[in-house]
Amino acid sequence: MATIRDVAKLAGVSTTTVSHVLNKTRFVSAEGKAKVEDAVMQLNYVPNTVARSLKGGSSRVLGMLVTDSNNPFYADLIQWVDQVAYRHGYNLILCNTQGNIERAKDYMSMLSQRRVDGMLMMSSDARQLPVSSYGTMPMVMMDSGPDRAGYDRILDDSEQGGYMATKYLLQAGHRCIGLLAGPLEKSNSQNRIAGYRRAMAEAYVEVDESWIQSGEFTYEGGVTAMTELLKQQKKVTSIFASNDLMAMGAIRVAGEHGLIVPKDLSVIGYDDIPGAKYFNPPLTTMRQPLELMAEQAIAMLLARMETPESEGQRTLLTPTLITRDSVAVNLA
Amino acid sequence: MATIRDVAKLAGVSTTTVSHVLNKTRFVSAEGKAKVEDAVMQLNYVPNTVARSLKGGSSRVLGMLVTDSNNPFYADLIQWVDQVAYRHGYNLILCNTQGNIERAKDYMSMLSQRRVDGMLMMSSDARQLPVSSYGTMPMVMMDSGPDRAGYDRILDDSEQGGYMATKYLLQAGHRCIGLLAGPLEKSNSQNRIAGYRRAMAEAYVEVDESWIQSGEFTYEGGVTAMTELLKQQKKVTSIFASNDLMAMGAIRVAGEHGLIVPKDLSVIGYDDIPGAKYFNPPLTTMRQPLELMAEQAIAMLLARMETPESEGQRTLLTPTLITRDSVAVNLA
DNA sequence: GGCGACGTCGCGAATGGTGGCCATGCAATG
DNA sequence: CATTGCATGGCCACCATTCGCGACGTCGCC
Repeated sequence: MATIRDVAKLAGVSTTTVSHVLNKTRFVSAEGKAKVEDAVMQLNYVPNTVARSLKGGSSRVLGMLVTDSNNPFYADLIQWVDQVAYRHGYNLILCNTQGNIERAKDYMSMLSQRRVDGMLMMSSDARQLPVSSYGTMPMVMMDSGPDRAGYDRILDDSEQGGYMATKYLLQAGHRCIGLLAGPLEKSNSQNRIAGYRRAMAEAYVEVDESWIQSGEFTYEGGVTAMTELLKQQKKVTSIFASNDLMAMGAIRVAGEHGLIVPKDLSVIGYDDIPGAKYFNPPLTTMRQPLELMAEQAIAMLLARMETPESEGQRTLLTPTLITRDSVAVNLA
Repeated sequence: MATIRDVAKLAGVSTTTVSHVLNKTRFVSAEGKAKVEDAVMQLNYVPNTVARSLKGGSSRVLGMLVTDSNNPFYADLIQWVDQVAYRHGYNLILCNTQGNIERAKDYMSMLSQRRVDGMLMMSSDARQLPVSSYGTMPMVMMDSGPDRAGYDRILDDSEQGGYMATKYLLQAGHRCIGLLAGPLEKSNSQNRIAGYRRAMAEAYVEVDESWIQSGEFTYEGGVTAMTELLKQQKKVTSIFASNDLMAMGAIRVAGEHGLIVPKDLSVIGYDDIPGAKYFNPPLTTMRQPLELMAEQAIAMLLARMETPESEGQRTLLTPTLITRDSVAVNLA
């Protein structure tokens, strides 16, 4: 592959001049510029970013740690992050931890060896990482764990989301509302439960504890939690599922029990994954503002790269209600 | 950040020795090794891959061009590719073209400037790229276009898949089988149609041309094609949709016309995207062997990196039938 | 005619590592 | 004791680029 030296030789100038015309970083006579440009064309010269990074200290690459890029929620988020990063001239290295801590550590180490300019952590595994040992690497956490000093965080206002979802069900006339919660140790699960309780309390509806069942944030988790819920004596006319995948699992189980959604059972999900509107029935859900999230995450990261010592920021994003066909409205 | 020189100084050896103990690339006395390792710990030294790449000429990064990483089929594939690349010690740079040629070009140029070791093209936009102008960059195409000299390709045997799907419907007792085809200019659409025709011919069933409707490979495409199909006089008892998203769109439209799947209408999809088994009803579909695809794609790429001048390979992968609940079997 | 200003551009060091080649010192062997 | 061999490890050039410093030539002005 041609180097800047080859170009310089062919153009009859110094590498300095070539560098300057390529980067428009100081004045070069029209004649000199033309010679350089000709040589670049002839040799099919492509500047070498790795040399540039070595010299300049910045790679213009961001690392992205995610538990599973195949999860539709993350897939959607990733795509937005890529989009925003591209606008800022950054490339993204994708790292799927698959929930495996060793793998997460491995990736972290690869990324710091590559001298990525910053990292986006969209993985709850990130919690268990000795993050501090990666020095001052700029990071923003997009997960659900507790705050941690020195890093920026961006997350969904789950308490508010849980409140809004539950309130919508209440307004639709429901009183017996089941909650399919995520794993209880995750703080977004906890927050969604808290929001649910706040809405119920506000409407003076007493919560039967058997209405709250938890499961993984997956389709299968929805199946288990829903199966458990259906075993309880106190029946329920509607369900708030802590994410769309769980909602889908729950609807499946309901169907197997002869319950038609929304006729016999109303269901509201959370996230608004792309499949939600294609589902049968199209899912009413709380949409997380992914584009905004991506935007803010990158903005925070870039800001931190500028001033690494600044204090950890924390941004909360409010979800919005998307009404489709999985909730029956009985205004009576 | 500490450099190899800092480590050498602290350990009281030369940078050469440090390099060799880190890379285990020549014998170093136990004592020397210990001193180096101590120094590495103390300084929290992390080797700089960019310097290494510059010297060594290989970055151990692969570029991945994809139309939309958010498409569940691609999302799944990407996750496998990442997995396999990781096993081989490579990182992946994700590039979403969003169907925009300018963007694709931009990404290609960024990737070649970064001196990635190879590229995976999972995007039909790649077709329109002046691929030859990127010199001898090792690439493998995972798309649906026609063959092109000098590059390896890996793809699904769509003709066979179309044949198998149609044959399954025929065996289930259906005779009037609609085909929701993808965009007609794409060769995998063409091949799936060809497979459909072959199966129909083999069963001596005459194909009514109005049964074949095409649309984009998306949910919306399924909606349009299905809407068109339902307008035809010659009715259909089952449908082969050229991908799962289209199948979902079709099922939605059918539902709006009061048709219950699979009671009134049987539907078979293609791809087996992760959402297919969660769908309502769970989708019978042709599964593409994504893990194998990822495996082979990386293998081909690595092989081509070894011997860039070798002839373009072409690998065809056969899908398998996954039976779930969207096809009614009336063996009569 | 001398001097400063200005326009243009080259030299060489530096970025962090790797690897070929060679140096040093000690033990064994004749 | 001289020579050889082996174990260990240092020197320095090189990878592709950027950038501070300074050089060179021309022009104008006093």
